[in-house]
Amino acid sequence: MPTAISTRPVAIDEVDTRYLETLLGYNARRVSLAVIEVFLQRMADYKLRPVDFSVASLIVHNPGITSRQLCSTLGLLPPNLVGLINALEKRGLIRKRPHPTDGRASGLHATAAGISLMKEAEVAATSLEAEVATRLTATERVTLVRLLKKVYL
Amino acid sequence: MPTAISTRPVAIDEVDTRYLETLLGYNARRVSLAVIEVFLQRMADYKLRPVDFSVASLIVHNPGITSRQLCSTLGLLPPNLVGLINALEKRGLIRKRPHPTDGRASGLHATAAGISLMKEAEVAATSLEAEVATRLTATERVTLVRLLKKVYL
DNA sequence: TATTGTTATACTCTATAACTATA
DNA sequence: TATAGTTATAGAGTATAACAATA
Repeated sequence: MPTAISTRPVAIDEVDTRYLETLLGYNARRVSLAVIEVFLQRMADYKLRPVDFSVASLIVHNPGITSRQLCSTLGLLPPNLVGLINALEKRGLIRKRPHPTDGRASGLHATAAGISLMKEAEVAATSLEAEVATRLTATERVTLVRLLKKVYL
Repeated sequence: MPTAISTRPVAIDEVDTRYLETLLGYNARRVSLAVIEVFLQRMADYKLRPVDFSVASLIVHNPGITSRQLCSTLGLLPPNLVGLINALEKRGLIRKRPHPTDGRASGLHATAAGISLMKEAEVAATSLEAEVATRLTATERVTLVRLLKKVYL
């Protein structure tokens, strides 16, 4: 028999989050925020926020990539990328060059300084992630990333 | 031997995302956004955005919970919860009642209408998640949620 | 003195409309 | 006619400071 519903108002001492914790979206968001929190701290040295980092990393690994390709890859909107790209260029981390076949577009290239910075930043990012996921074994971490990719890729 | 670096500018036909895809934060964020996208569509019927849903669900499952407890549980800031709570109250989904022991706080309670709506909304949320994670087996989904919780809990 | 809830406000992030130059 | 990039702007989300009421 279920317990009778209390008629007297009662203070909650421990919050029951069991339903929310069954949800993939809830848990994915919590992990995302947990990583971002540490990311912002550690990557402040490089003056790179998560999106800056993703964009710069893609430029390093894809010399000549266009803004349009960055947008569709990362799910960004073109107007929101303009300032970001210009800021990276102003810092001397990337350079716009004429696109070889499309006169409307620019090919984005990392400078030597950009490549150097991102080499360090990527090591730092990978390292801080290991720190955040410290409760997971190496195998569990690989499994987690594999399953996450399987959801959206 | 590695291939020599091309001196001629070349257009990128397929974007290499392999580095980013090794990152837990990147993948968690992508999954989070993928779920939110479908969530916003499906839950528009209930006029519940992700945070509204989380708050209302916690109130249903924790009658008498305070704003302060909602904030610390969900990682929200008190000022940002005020309007949200008032909107739910205005819609007749929740009610503020005096807190039994703390005169500063209010105990939040779902109304019959709120309980009814959230019963449907939770079914819809669970259902849409299964849809988003359709590429995962039931076992994989359980594993994914377990590993995500292990990261931040 | 510390905490709950609130107001006002600022900052960041994301989204929409419209324009230009080129395809 | 469609697309890449841009500008301007609007909206949503998140953050800080300061206050009244109560602990």
